[in-house]
Amino acid sequence: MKNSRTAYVLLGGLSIQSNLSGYELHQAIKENFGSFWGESYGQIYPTLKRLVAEGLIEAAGSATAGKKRRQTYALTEAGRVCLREWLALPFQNDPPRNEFMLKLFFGRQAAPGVALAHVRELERRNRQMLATLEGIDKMARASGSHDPNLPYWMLTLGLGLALTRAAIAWGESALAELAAMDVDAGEPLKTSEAEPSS
Amino acid sequence: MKNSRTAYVLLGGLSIQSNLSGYELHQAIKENFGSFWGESYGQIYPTLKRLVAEGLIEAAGSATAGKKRRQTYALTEAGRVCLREWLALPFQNDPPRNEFMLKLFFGRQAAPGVALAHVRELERRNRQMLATLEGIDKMARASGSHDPNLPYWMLTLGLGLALTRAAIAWGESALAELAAMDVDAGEPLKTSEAEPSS
DNA sequence: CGTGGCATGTAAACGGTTACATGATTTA
DNA sequence: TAAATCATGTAACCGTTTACATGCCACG
Repeated sequence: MKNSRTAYVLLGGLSIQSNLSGYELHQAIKENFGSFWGESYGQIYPTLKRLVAEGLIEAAGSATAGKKRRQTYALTEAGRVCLREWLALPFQNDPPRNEFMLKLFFGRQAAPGVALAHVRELERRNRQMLATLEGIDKMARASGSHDPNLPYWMLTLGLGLALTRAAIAWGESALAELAAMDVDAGEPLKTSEAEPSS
Repeated sequence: MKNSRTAYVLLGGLSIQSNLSGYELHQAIKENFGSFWGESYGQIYPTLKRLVAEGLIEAAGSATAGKKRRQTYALTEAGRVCLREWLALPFQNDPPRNEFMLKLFFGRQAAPGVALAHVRELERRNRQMLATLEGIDKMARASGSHDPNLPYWMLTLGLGLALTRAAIAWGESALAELAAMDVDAGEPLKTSEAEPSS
């Protein structure tokens, strides 16, 4: 409980837009931070209650108007201060966990073709990620908004794009290398004579 | 316990080099996978015992010879099969957790200069990471080894290098942008007239 | 009226880290 | 022999996910 970055994500979310419910916060986090953060309901709802108890947020209109009943929240001044303090603290490098790299590293121990299949799958996921990020990017630029937050969002988005593009570029060369390796190792007898072209 | 990627990391480690102790496995993981995986003693020792109980590894020479007493382990045939099965399974995308990006996204809510400081710190960490990876790369190439695992290791290393370099490149442009923003916003009254040059 | 999705919540399980305990071995 | 470090281990805690429970509202 002393750590709980969840609390700060929620404070941050409410700092950008007030009167959001737990459900909406979950949605917003998935949409906006999907590529670098995630929170589950089991984490969000209890944390919201805790934040209310601590006076960092307060219950705002339970918008039952036309819609369903959903409790929304707004940042208090104390909450804003708390968020600012946290933001100024050095960021922590979360323990690295990349199962793909692990499986690639042990690729030699796997059946032939397994590593190659993993790289292909990574490419697929990364291209999808790229499309998502480019979509957000396009929308943000088109909106012509002058939200003072926008420069920071674009910066964050830019890092996501840069990393995804780098991963995709790596994947392309890795695909070629692995294909060559599999030909060398997996098919002992086969000179280059596949397509009867020309 | 049904998940526990720890077990597979240990199996993988022992698949590359036999007769390693828990302590040595910890070292090897930190050295070789440091940039994409981590394990703590509190996870390693119990898992090793469990793997022995399951017959996936077996206690090998407790090398008390000259050195300290340390229990070393070796992969069993069952363990090798288990590792191969896991390697063939689709890799899972671990839940994204990038506190840096979170703080950058909320940068506008922070005191002036905070976001910039974070980017600078990220650059520092990334350059250090790059140096480490380039060191490994250089060493691997210089060794002239023909270990059949090497191609996979180089591929993995290559991805680490690509991502780190991309992050550094992004950081350089972000630094410039943030500096410009801070000048615009943080110092309301100041036309361009800083250095009395020429 | 019933079904399916919206919205909120909770309990338990889980993976993992941290902190601590302990002895043995090298080094000063 | 004292200090430092190697090596193993464990108990407690922590953040998080998963699975489940529950009502409400819209739609067919």
